[in-house]
Amino acid sequence: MVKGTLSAKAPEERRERILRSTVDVVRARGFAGTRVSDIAEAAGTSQGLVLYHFGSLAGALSQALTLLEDEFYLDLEHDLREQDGPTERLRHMADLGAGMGPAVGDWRLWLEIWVRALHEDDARATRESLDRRWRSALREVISEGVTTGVFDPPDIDRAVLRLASLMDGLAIQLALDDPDMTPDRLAELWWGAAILELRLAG
Amino acid sequence: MVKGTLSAKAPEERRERILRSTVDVVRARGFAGTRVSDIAEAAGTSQGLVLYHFGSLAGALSQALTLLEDEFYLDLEHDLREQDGPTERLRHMADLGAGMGPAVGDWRLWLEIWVRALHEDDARATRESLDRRWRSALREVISEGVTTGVFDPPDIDRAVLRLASLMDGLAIQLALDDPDMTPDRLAELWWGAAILELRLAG
DNA sequence: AGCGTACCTGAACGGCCATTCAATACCGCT
DNA sequence: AGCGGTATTGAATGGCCGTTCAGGTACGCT
Repeated sequence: MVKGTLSAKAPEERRERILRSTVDVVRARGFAGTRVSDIAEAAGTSQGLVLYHFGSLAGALSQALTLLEDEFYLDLEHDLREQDGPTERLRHMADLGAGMGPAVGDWRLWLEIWVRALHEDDARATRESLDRRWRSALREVISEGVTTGVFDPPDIDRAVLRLASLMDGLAIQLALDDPDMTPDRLAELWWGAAILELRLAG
Repeated sequence: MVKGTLSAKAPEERRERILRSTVDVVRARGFAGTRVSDIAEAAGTSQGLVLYHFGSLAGALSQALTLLEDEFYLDLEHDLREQDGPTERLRHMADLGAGMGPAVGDWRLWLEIWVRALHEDDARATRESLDRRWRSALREVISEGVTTGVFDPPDIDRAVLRLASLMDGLAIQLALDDPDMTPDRLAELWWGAAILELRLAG
């Protein structure tokens, strides 16, 4: 019985391990450079099993993205809930972008997803959904601050879109190891922009 | 003689046509999806010739990037010189980002280059050089405005880095056909941020 | 005109890699 | 213990695609 329940889970755990390994490989080699054999090796199994579970390489990549999306969402919600007021939450979002957080700071992976979204529909859906969640989290925090009176943006929608986009843009430099960008600098620059956009007392 | 000079140029024109076609194919299919046969077909020649001129697929891609870089630079310089004062130049840069310009607005291609820069050294060099040029153009315009007194940014370096990054971030949404982003909206949002950053009279 | 060189082509080669498949192990159930 | 189905493997298959190559063609030069 004990053995039974354990072993019943084993295949599922294996499956999940493959998905995680897939994400790891994509991180390292990019979508274009990811081979079934890489995934199998990283997960410590055979190529056959990868295909058995996910049908094709594309299937594995796609499901790995889905897993990533779910975890990203949970992590973000959880992380933000831990912060006290809107100012602290916003400040924390700057740090998340700088890579202090869990899945969020994985900007190289983001770049890969963006490019994949240019050509593959499932990646497009994933990135849209992720972006929407991130933006709506940002919007919530800002709205909260407006209600409590600490933020005073002339236009909330514009502020959200600009701050979200700025984060992406700064993150690109970080992902590409631009000499002018470091995690600290990213957080500081973004925070500075937030102060401007939201007419926050410095 | 006449025939001589003409035909002497022919191979060179052919070569250039191949490079331009390469860029076209990358635009359409992405780096990962670009095949020698695609390039040959787009250029109206044989696969053999592509390899004859550039040695390998990687060589063709790399040289296509170089061509792109050169033209980008020339176009940008030329475009900005046509504008009158710093305010007009800055305004024009917003429009360039929105895709009104020549090579500049080609954001899908940018995304591809970014991802390629994650893995290939020549792409990394190209993108760094391009970005540097774009940023220094921006810095020049801003400095000019500071001298003439129309701009009053608290910190020029920060303003440059943030405005350049914001452009990238906004452009991503545009490239990915995000429903919340259009060329006009991009230009307007960026311009709005410039007003904030440079303390410009609205 | 004739020669040499650069240019150009299409077909053939060979490697890589996703996918298939036949065979085996494992596990829950009776 | 034996059965049935799920899980897992490693080897075989087959296609795609970059690269090579043997053979043209065109053109400048003498």
